[in-house]
Amino acid sequence: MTSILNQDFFESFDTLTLAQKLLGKELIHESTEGITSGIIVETEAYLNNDKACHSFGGKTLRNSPMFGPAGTSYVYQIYGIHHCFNIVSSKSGIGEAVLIRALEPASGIDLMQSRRQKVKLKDLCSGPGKLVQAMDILKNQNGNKLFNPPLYLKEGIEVGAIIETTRIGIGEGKDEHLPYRFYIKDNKFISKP
DNA sequence: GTAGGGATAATCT
DNA sequence: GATTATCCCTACG
Repeated sequence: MTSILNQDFFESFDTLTLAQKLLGKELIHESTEGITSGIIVETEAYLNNDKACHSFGGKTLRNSPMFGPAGTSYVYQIYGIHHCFNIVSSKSGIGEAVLIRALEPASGIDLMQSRRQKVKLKDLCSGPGKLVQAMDILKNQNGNKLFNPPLYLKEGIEVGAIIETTRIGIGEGKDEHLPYRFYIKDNKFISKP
C-alpha cells in the first residue's frame, strides 16, 4: 500500500466530488532536471452537459483524452502561449475532467523558480498556465495515466473549509455562473480570491 | 495598490 | 477567419 493515488480513487467519485477530493493532494513530477511537487489548492470541474466544457458538442481530436478512463491527463494549449493541465474523471466515453488551477509549491522550489524567472513564491503556481510552466508539464504528457512516474498524485494534507464558487475565464452564455470552482479557504496560493 | 488590454497559435467552422 | 478553461506589462492614482 503506497500513498500514490490509483485508478480506484479516480473512478470512485463523480466529477464534482473528485474536484473537491483533489484539493490537498500532492502533484509530483519527476523530470530529468529534478523532482518538483505541489499541493493542489484550486480546481474547476467541467461536465459533459456544460457549455464551457471542451467535450460539449462532441469529441474532437483535441479533447479525445477527456473521453478516456478516469485518471488520464489532458494537456492542451490555450491562447497560443499557455498550457493547462486537467485530470480526466468519470467513466470512459463520458468526457468530463477537472482542471488544476493552482498549487502550493512543496518540493523542488528552486527548480520551479529557475523555470519561471524571479517570481515570488506566492505567484509561482497561482494559475493554470503558471503551474504547468513551474512543474514543466509538457504536451507529451497528454493522454498519459497519472498512476505512475514521472507524473503522478499522492495523498497530501488535510484540508479545512472548501469554498465553492464560479469558474474563471468562461465567456457569457456558457454556464459561467455554475458553482464548479473549488479552493481551500484562506490559502494564499490560489489564483484569485 | 488596482485596472485594462495586447500577445499569440492550435484548433475548429 | 473566429475563437480561446491565460499571463504579464503598462498606466494610473
